[in-house]
Amino acid sequence: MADEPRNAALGITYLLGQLGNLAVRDFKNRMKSYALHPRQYVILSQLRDDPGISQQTLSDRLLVHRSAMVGLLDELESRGYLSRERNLENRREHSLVLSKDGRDLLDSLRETAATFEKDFLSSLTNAEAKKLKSLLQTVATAHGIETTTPNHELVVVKQ
Amino acid sequence: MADEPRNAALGITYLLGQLGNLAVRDFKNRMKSYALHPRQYVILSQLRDDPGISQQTLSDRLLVHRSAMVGLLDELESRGYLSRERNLENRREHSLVLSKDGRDLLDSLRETAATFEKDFLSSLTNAEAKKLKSLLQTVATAHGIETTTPNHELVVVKQ
DNA sequence: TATTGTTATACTCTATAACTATA
DNA sequence: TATAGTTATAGAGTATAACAATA
Repeated sequence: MADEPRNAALGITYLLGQLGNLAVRDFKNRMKSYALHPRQYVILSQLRDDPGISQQTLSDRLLVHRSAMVGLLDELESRGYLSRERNLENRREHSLVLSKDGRDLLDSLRETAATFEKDFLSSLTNAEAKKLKSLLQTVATAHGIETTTPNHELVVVKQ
Repeated sequence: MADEPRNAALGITYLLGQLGNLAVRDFKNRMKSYALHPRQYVILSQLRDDPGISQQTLSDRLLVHRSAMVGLLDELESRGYLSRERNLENRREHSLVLSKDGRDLLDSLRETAATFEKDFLSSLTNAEAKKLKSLLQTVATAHGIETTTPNHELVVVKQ
């Protein structure tokens, strides 16, 4: 056979690295009409699930340094998708909340993301895609990467 | 339940992106006694399987731009792990070949990589890890990422 | 003293353009 | 005219340090 592989193993590290880069780059491209970074989509998702969250907590959860978070939030705020409000219980913190426009944007982005994921994994059956996602989540959780938004202990948003 | 997830889906893109970054960063750290970049390990692997390969072909295969490849190879060459020889059949090309030291280094790195992968996936059973790798390879292949070294059509190395 | 948000800075990675030598 | 290797440069992305406000 002319194309029988000699080396079957460049390793999981290589696979994850290349696929991770590719997925993020392609998704960014798919989002280009929104002029947003994939990370900003993830930020909007977290704010929907955790209204009132602080920048530091958001940074910890998404593994983005708080200094890098500032610019990402600046842009989302200037475009009216979220607002920063002083947390009156701890005036060092900003409470981040989605605006109506932000929620609408997120709804639209979710469709884009769902379509992208379907396309990106089109070489797998639905069952395989589900299995892959489940395995990745197990590994991610073991490494402290949060893939779900936990119910947390009391964030008084407005009242 | 206090920590029941509200949002089960940050998406495959997020998972792959975060895990890819983490895996490469951690592996780089594991390799720190070698003072090499993970990409240089992959380069050595490719050269073992494809002696005489050109820089351009290597760049295409590993998705590293040829201008970025130069520095990676410079370092490996200056440390005696490989040599660049003019390809006499096409004098624009360099034929890359591992030295004895390079092969020894690669053997050692492969052990490091195997141990790292085992640790990185320690939250999975052996069967699950195998399944994960297989699924990732399917997706990678569908996206044109080469994870195996094909037998190719005639590279006369020396004769 | 320690923490949050911010700015400035540096360091790494990646992408582009231009040059040379070869074809 | 096009390609392989090289250099230089610019652009992201990430990490670190320092500062003001607050705890």
